[in-house]
Amino acid sequence: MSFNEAFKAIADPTRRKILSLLRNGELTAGEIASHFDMQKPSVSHHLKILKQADLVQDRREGQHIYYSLNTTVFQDLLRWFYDFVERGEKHVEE
Amino acid sequence: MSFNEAFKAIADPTRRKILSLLRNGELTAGEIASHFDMQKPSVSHHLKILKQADLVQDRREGQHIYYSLNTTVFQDLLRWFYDFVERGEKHVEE
DNA sequence: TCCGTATTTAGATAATTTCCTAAATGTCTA
DNA sequence: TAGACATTTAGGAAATTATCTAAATACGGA
Repeated sequence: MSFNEAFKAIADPTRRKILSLLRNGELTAGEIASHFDMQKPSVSHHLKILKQADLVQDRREGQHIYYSLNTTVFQDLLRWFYDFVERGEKHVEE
Repeated sequence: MSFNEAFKAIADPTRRKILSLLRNGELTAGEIASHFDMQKPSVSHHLKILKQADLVQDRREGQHIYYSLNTTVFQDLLRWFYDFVERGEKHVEE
């Protein structure tokens, strides 16, 4: 179920850029928003979708909320693609 | 450019199921459609999106059109995920 | 050429998604 | 507690997407 949410989350270029930004370490919502020509509520919405898909985690520190990658779901997705490239046998869909 | 199209194509569960079906070898449009509770034009539409994203190829043989996987784009996508899991250094976004 | 089968294209509708502005919430400091 | 800052929630408009039915195209065989 969360598999589908993750694929949908990654389908959006803004959200993929957010994920890429987070590869260098955690960032606050405001820092993330500063990289986009978009209002903060819109970025916040994208962050919510990434969080629901378990692709990122958040933690509050004072007024700031820090976002960071949760790589465990990436591993599941990685395997999905791997099964296509490695023309192996048994493949289970979601 | 096609990178974004591929992610969008894969975001849909019907299309992911089509891709999974094709892992066992090429199938005609009709054979693919028979696996879904959906009219054939709808499946045809999904196939078109997969083709535009270069995830599948098609070839006509008489009245039938055979679809098969094109794994080269899968390799690009695989690398994208790999770069997240392997907490490496330089990462280039699209 | 006419018919049947396979598939796609066209056009419409309903659902979903993205983005905006305005308002609310949470936290710190004075 | 009041004010400022960081962030999210709410509500709505515009764009995109998924699906349907009907019609068109492509091919093979009589």
